[in-house]
Amino acid sequence: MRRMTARPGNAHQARLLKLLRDGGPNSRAQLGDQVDLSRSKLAVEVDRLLETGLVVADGLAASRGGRRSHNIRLHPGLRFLGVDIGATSVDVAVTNAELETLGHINHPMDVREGPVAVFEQVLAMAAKLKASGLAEGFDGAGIGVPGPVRFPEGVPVAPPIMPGWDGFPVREALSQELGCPVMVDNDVNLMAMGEQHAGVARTVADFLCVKIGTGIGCGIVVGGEVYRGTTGSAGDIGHIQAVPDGRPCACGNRGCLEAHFSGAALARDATEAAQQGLSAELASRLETNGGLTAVDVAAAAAAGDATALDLIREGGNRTGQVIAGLVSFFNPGLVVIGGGVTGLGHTLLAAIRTQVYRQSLPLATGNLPIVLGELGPAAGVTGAARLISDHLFSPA
Amino acid sequence: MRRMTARPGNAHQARLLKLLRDGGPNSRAQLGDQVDLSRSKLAVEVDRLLETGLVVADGLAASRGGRRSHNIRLHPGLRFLGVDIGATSVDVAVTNAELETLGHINHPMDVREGPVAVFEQVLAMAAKLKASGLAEGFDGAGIGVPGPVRFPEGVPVAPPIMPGWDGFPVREALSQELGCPVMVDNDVNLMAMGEQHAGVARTVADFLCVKIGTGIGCGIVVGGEVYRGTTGSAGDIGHIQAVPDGRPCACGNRGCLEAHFSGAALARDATEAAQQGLSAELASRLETNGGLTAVDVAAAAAAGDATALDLIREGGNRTGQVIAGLVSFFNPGLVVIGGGVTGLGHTLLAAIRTQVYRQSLPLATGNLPIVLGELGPAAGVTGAARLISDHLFSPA
DNA sequence: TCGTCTTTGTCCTGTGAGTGGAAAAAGTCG
DNA sequence: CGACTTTTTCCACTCACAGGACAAAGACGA
Repeated sequence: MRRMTARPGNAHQARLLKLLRDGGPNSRAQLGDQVDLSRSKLAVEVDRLLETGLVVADGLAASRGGRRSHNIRLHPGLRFLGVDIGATSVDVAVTNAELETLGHINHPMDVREGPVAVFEQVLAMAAKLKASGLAEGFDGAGIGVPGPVRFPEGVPVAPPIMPGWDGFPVREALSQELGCPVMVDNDVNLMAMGEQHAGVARTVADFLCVKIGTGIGCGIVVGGEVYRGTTGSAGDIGHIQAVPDGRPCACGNRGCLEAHFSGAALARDATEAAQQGLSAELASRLETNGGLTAVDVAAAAAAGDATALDLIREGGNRTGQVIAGLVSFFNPGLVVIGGGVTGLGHTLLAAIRTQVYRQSLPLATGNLPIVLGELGPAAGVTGAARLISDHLFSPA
Repeated sequence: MRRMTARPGNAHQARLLKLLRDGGPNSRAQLGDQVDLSRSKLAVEVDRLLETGLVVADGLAASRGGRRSHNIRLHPGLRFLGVDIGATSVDVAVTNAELETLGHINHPMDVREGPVAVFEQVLAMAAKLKASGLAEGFDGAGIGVPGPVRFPEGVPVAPPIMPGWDGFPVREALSQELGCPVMVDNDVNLMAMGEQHAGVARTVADFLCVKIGTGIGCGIVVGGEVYRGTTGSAGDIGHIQAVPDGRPCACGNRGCLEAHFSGAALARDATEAAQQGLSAELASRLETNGGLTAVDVAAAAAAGDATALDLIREGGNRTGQVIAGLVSFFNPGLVVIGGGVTGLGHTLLAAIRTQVYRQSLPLATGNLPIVLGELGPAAGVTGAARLISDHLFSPA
């Protein structure tokens, strides 16, 4: 199929496209109930959308007691590519126009290998998805990288954990390779958008989304829109001081949250504990695998290992302290916890909740849910698809 | 004069009113340069505004090389009342429609005397301003209170330092008494709006405004709009933990920022130091006045007293640590420091800057000014006038 | 002082978007 | 099969708006 290049001609059309994206196939009458346009106006705009090819007829809907309505839907051939580049792995997924995931693959890879190697991998994965018949091409791609991004240009800026990417024109390069529009954002922001679109945050206007992976970051949503800050580094909470005169951190300071708790810190602490003979469970895993990761700690904790549980609780306390400060400051309606260490599950969540509810004032915590993300590894790629569809479904 | 009751009939008129407010008298031609409307449309909207009486003709402008233009301006008789209720004093000011302060009076008063007593005082001060010929009546009033506010209703909620105000219908009561529309907000938010309108933050979209008075609070501006949070308590940073296991705080926790540094904490620390004989300067002031306040500490510091300077530096360090965290999280384009203790001036500012620039990442601090507010005590009342004028100059 | 040029303000008409009623189309249900 | 519903199309009428023409008012040079 020929790729779609059309864009909505006005705000009404954009509105309709988003309704069809989020609500699936719909009749003109149902759309009319949601948009406050006259029937005639609505018909005109729908006709124009049909002309562009973005929208197609989709048979008859069930009767509601009278004449059956003709459904319309977004073109079933539309395909978005969602790419989530993590510190240690790459996720690529393909979705239809309704942002339903049709295929999703993951591949371990160190982001420090640099943009060229990573893009090769991403393109190979995209080709694999194409080859499996899920897509003939892509109408747009969203991509998340683990660091700050100058959003309008789609260029990483001064990313601490991926120094080789500084200033690399991610958006332009990928757009060239894929032959479609591309948008780039911080991976944490995409996770927030994913949970907002299809996860726990569907109905909340202002929320925080804390991602604990190799590092720690936080997506900030204000009034339903991602807030990125003046230079694109908003939500960079990994280097907030959690422990005065604490451990040295790669950033040059001491006591950063990330130095005390994150996937990397947890793996290091667990290895140390195992070597000191504090935990037989961890020691045996260390011997078997030749190294420990957050996953091992999660498994040990699940098996009831006291040392592993202590490590998680300790980290949860630190994280909870920082989040408590953010809750006081930002007064969100929801806090979502996600990222690679979600496997640590309720032990971690309980520790975080305890700290937040203890330290923040009742007015801010009174009706504040603190929950795990619903989407797991799909949050990032869903958010990426959402990002590019928001862009393409806006007036040019 | 009869009070104005009209409101703009559409967004264009609202836009024009705000241009006239912020830019002063203007000709139709100049307005046309700023609003992207056809001359005919502009003329129609201006005529309608003239009909409502909100806007009046204002003589001829100087020629720009051709026919001289007829200026128009907001009605010179329009008056807004700005009220800033602090913990220990009340500020009331009257402004014209361009938000220029025509008169400003301050009166010491403890907010804990309760809403009835405070309102009596406010009304007396408003009457005094009227009596001095500055206003015949008020077209709207903005009022700031030192605690969280449920903004849409204009009602304080669970304010820690003014328990008697919880749920008191401030907006409705004052609207009754004054016979004009009233809007209520947190005093810190109003300070932020004041600095945004007429102070250092005129050109910045995203910034923080930290107010250090009896307590500590922070106004948050996102995309030019004040962010209030889910329950109106956003920016309540006084109870963020600054010192693990630190001093007990009135809120029940330990180590809150406010317990370690604020006008109240500073006064207490200074008294203690004086009693322990650490500072002759402070001791003599204690004896003279029978008590010490932040103002005494400022004076002692200005006189070179080492103990006073240490207290300020110590407090600045604490505050700077917390702000550093907020800067990492929020990535603002500007941080404004204001409030009663601005008298502590550059000693305080230097300590805060040191902490922030040391602890936050370069990407966030690279181009981040941290400055004192420009408006001093006028910030609150200016922000209050701005609040109500924004409301009145929006379509009904 | 006069004529030309520039700027400002008003008037007027053509266009195009949008509303809402009416009728047609397509069902349901007794 | 007929009465009633719901959806969709069609159409005429209204209204806002753009943009050109023109009038008013002043600047400036000759």
